[in-house]
Amino acid sequence: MTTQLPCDSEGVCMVCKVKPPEEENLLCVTCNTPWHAPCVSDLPPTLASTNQWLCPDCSNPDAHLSSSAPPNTLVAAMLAVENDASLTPNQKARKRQQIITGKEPAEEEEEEEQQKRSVSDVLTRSLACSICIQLPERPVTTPCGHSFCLKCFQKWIGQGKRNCAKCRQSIPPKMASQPRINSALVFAIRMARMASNNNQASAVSRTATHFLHNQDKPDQPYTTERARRNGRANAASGKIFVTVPTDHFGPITAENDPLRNQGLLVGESWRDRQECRQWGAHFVPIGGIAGQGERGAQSVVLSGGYVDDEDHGEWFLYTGSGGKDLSGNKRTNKNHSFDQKFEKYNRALQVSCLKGYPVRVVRSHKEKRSSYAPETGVRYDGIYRIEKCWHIAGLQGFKVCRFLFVRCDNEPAPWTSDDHGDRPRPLPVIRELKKAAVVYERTETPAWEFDEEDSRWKWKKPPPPSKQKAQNGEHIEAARSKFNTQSKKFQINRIKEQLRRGFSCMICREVMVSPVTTPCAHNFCKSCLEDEFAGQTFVKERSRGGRTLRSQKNVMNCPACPIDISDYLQNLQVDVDLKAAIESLKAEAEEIGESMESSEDADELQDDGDGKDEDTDSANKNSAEELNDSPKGSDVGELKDSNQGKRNTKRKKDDCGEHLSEMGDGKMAKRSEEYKTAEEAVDEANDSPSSPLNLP
DNA sequence: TTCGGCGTTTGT
DNA sequence: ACAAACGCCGAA
Repeated sequence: MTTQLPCDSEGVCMVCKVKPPEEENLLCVTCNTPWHAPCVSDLPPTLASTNQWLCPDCSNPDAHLSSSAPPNTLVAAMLAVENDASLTPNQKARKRQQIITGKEPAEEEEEEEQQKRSVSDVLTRSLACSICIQLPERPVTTPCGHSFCLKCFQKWIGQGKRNCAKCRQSIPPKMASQPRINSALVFAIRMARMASNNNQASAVSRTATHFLHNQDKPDQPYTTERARRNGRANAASGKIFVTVPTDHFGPITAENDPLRNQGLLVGESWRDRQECRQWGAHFVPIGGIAGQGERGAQSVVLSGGYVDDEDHGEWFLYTGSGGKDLSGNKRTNKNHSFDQKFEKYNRALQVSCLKGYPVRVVRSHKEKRSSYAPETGVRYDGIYRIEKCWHIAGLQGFKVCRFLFVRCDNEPAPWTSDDHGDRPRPLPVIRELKKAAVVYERTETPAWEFDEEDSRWKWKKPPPPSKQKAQNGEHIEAARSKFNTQSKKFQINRIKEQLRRGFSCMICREVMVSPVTTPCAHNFCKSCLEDEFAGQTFVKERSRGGRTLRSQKNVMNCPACPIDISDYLQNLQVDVDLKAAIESLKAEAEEIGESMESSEDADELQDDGDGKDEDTDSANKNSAEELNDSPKGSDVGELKDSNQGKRNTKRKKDDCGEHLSEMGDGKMAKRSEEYKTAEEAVDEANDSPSSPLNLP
């Protein structure tokens, strides 16, 4: 079958690349998209039937079937693979990869292949962008639960369409103007990658130089009374978990991650800047640039603080720091009031540009204008290089330092479903460069560069040595051995834990016991959903002047989106597949919990017997609980649920015991109230500190 | 939504 | 020692 594509927004046929005359265009009766007739294989049989013609996209029965399939199919399929005891780890890895890419590996037995194809078909069918019929590239998801490629979506909007290309429901203006990539869909990709990393992560380098930071600090970043009272505002930062110096350039690799032996992975996200700092992505607590004047800059954060920033994902324009009045005790300010100069942090970025150093990039949810920013928290997006920098008048009239960042990481970005990282790419054309007074470009060969032979980005020149000095060996060994005992449990539970995060009720935020899936593809506990509409009747009796009129249907909107689900509510069915998946996951977690208790007690006792790190141990326990708490709004999306708010506030005010009040966190407190059942097994087995696992 | 106010780290 | 830093919270 030949490729079937419509005309693009300029009216150019995407198959033959010419702009056909009006009379050669066929208009789809459903989506009104023009198609070039000579390039369409299913032409209408008669001239008269052309005005009822359905384009290949709209007539594709699969595409229609899929509109009711829940997006969690992907996660469920991954889970099925994980739990299939008949598969070897290798087979599992291949299946996972296949689920994600939708591709067939070449050498496979026929039977197996068929099985796989069906899995991939289901996925493609349920998740395909209905504009291009591919698994969505940089997926954005409408409130009606349908996903499209960012580009396809923007094109659609550009054509003036304001309804969903799949189900025709209207698209809210906010979504139309500022679509944001749905990283939940990319979640499974990261998961699979981490799973395969996990298998290989057994070898730990013992020779790398280690830096330990703040080992006396708690895992949770609270110290003062005020910090506790006010949540995490003004909190001291917690312990640093990676063993790189704070002036470390480039990626953070497995040997500097003794807790997990995996290094800092693209796509990891954290609730805030403090946690992000603990895992080494960006060491400064407030500032957007981490760097030292003449030495260079190691990392930056895009968090929307500078209006001139412009994000295109693989490349972006970054504005230097300064130029704003921070007098008084302000930390930030929206308005520029003087010119920026290439000094301090801006100079550091300039040095990184000229030397071609790798710069770690973190995106924050606070960047509202970018489609590439995460919905919540902050996320590590990988290595970029600064290709050019210049001085130019900014939007607010004052001169700003501008930096062109281009991605050059060996891992794909969190918004793509590519299975490879970046290749060297041509520089984007920047119009404002013409107006720039001075442009700085690298003249020497870059320190971080693509190696053609190896097909990888590498250090071509040695990275600048750290100015900090490493700690003495004894300390390191002690800390490392403790890390390693934790790391086993941590690693075994990691994947299960991530999977678990995909199965939380959007109302109570706990793992669902009797899950139901609405037609709009949102998941809830059966009881939560029932409670939500308790006391409401499906029909309204209307009466006027004592006469009973025809009854009217009551609209009942899904708690997660503005879709009327009243019909669905009348016959609420537990999603048995989902329930089975959750139960098998819980059973597995329990199993691991038991095996941990019997086999690794020795390590545990030794640590506890130490006495002096009692503090850290209790902190560990707390954070392990947090790890198993409901997802931090990351994968199920925030729900404007008043119950949630009430519950938190209420608990905060309560006397919730010394252990919990120490946490000073409503979410934590809530947990004590109603968190029970099989997840306990995970809790007990997993005593690693607050982890960065809340992947999108 | 905006705004005041602060405990901390880091570079200089 | 000092000042700046793309934070964070809760009150208005």
